Amino acid sequence: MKQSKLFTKTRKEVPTNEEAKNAKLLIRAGYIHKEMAGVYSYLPLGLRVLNKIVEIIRREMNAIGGQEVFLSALQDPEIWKKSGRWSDEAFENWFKTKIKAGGEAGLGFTHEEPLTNLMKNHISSFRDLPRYVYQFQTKFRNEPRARSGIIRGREFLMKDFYSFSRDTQEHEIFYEKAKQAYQNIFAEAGIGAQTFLTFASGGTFSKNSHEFQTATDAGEDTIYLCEKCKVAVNKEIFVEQNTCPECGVKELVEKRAVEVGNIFSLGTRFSEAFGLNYLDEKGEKKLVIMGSYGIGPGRLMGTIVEVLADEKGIVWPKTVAPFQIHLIAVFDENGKVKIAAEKLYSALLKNGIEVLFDDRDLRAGEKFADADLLGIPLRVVISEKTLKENKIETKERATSEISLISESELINLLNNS
RNA sequence: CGGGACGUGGUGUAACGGUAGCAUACAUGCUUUGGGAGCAUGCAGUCCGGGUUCAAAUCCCGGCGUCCCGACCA
Repeated sequence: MKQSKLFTKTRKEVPTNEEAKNAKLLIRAGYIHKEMAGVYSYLPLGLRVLNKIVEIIRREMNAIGGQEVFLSALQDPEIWKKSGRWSDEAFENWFKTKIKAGGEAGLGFTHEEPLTNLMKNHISSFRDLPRYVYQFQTKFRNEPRARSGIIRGREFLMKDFYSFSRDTQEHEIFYEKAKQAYQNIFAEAGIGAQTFLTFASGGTFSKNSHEFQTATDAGEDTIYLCEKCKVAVNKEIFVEQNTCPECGVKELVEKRAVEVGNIFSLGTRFSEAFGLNYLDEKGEKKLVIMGSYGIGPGRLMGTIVEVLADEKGIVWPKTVAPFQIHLIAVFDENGKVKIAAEKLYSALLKNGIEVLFDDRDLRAGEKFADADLLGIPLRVVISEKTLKENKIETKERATSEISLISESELINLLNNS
């Protein structure tokens, strides 16, 4: 992509209507646009990052047997009345709206109810189990207070995955697989080192659940971390569980953290409410055992910014970066650099490398500052200086490591990483 | 939902009740060209509705919106 054609612009000034670092940087860099408090649109660069994150999650969900669906965002109140969650007492943060022809609809804040109801049409025998279903869906939550930029919105993308198992044992085996898949996702997304499996209360559904908490001062949660086991306990259950659940040590370190994922055992909470039964091998009627597993890709994106950004701007891990390289041409007077840069750009594209080409007629300093702000992992500079040596300068965004290499070395480097 | 702060060009800011100014961005021209350059010219603004006043960005009332703390929550 040529930067001269990119419709978004960067800006020097920090937006005053944002406090959260993730929102400030993502807005300054042109990744997102704020529509209202807690409501953000994703612009070309931001969407590329979001899609990368979605792809990482999708791959892992497919690997554990997930079948992707896309349920509706508008929800039928009748379904929610069955589980008792339609009333504003049961769930305060509903967005509800009137249907002109009559009646009401809710904007889904989660999908246990509609999916359980739907699965009744498809599960009736032990042969139909287990089944795993997931989606990426916009969720709506009428938060009393939006904050933390894209980490807590009123409208946000969520990957929600639901497991339907024959019995508790089958469920637990899967639950462990899901846990591992989640660890893989956060590792791939570049925040594995600071993301910890966290024991938490199950909220309204179950006694226990696990969260994945990423340590950062921007976090809204407090966790107590066992630095040896890399396992934490959420403050909400710390009173009962104040030792490491793995090794039993007492010296847990208090940290602020963002909940980037959670997994719940739902038991029969929903299968019972909807009558989701099956007949086992002996012809006995049994309730399906369910679990639910969530990750907010947008929240994950915001968390990555919070954790990895420095004073100059965003620092993306390669796996989620909008482009792998940021090619910067420092133009000379006679136009040689421009020609060489165009050639290099085509060569990179031909090799399937994702490249943002800063072909704008700007001074070097401005381009470098933008490159730092945008946070693409590898900056590649071509200029009169590098042309003289028949080389290209590379600079890693994360480490500031600079090297002079040839075009073929660059292409090899990118193809092998 | 309780408490607090605030609302001026696209963005960031200034203006005692009395000419809405500066910076940046954008446009044009010239100079400049490895870390957000310089000069000139131009485009562009007081959240909405009432009220007080000869006169309101400024004071008063109401609304809407944004941020922060708390409660709540992926």
